[in-house]
Amino acid sequence: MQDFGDSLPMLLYRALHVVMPRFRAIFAEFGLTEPQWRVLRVLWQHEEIAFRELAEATLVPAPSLVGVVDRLHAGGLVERRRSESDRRNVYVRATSTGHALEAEVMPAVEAAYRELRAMLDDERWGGLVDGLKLLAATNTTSGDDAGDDERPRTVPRRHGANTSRGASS
Amino acid sequence: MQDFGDSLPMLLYRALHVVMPRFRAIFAEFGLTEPQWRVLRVLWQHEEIAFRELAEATLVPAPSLVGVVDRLHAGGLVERRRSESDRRNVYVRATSTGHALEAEVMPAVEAAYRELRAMLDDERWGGLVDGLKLLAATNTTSGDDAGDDERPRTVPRRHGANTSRGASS
DNA sequence: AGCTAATAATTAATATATTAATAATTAACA
DNA sequence: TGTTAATTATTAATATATTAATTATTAGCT
Repeated sequence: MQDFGDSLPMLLYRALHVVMPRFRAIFAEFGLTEPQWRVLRVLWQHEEIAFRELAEATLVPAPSLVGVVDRLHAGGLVERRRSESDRRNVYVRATSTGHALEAEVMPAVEAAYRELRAMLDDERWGGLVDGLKLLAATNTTSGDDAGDDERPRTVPRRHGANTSRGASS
Repeated sequence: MQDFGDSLPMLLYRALHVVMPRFRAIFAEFGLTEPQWRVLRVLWQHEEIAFRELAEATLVPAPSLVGVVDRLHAGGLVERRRSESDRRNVYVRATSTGHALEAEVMPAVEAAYRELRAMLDDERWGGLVDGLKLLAATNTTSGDDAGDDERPRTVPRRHGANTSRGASS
């Protein structure tokens, strides 16, 4: 078979590994981590959004999103609200401070994005985007939330509890 | 501009989000996490490899790799060795137990990979792979280890120290 | 109404990511 | 040769990912 480094997953990871640092540098200028940026980026377009949809739109897993929203709230950038009609649901929105950040961050991000876009000619870019969209669309079924027919799943033997690092043998 | 969800980074993240769970389920059957799998996958092809190269080949950042190797070592799957010629360098290799895992894990992984490959016709797949390789090759310069001419970098104001989660306002 | 199952957010526990700092070692060179 | 700079792995501190468990609430049914 082909080399491990040329497998599709590693190519995807490598692309992100190469592309994201320059964006993260921008986020960091404004004291934002990447997940925090993603949350704000979505809130800038949705007066208010359900916690669950926010997790889906940002691809930040719900348990992580709890902490991300916590820290954005501590920073005065977002607010929580529990639904009155169904008290299980939580809605999130940006504060005025949070919204104000858009005008500061977006210009630099859009400039970086244009640079990124310019690295590939129209045909390559189109082929790349098409392939990615197809992948995401093709098997959303079993990949997104695990349908219900999982694998046999043998008893997983744990490899490595923790602690101890002798120089070697 | 386009929708956030259709930006290249989000498309890359979404592709991984859709593709990886089925692989991780396989790794989990053998008590392996994804980074642990990546390390073993590389060690199966390199009798011995320098710590630094292992980090590059697996795309596991060095500080994380320390712990990953720790746990694999605790599980009896890999061994460390400090170079005699240059005692700064560490070499890692799989134990016999670690090597034995290859025959157990690879079949399932390769089957899953063939399924993945079958989701796109040759042309789409080729366009996708080409685009990804170009991306990775094009700006390895500034993305990989940050050349040396960074951005102005304003004073980053921290957004959210931590703790406290009042229901809302 | 009352019981049970389903849903939504959260907590818990562990592993990894990220950035900066540290310790040990080696290279460079005055 | 001795002092300083560069390299390499590691530690430290914080944030996020991942999976399972928990809590609160609502839906479904009898």
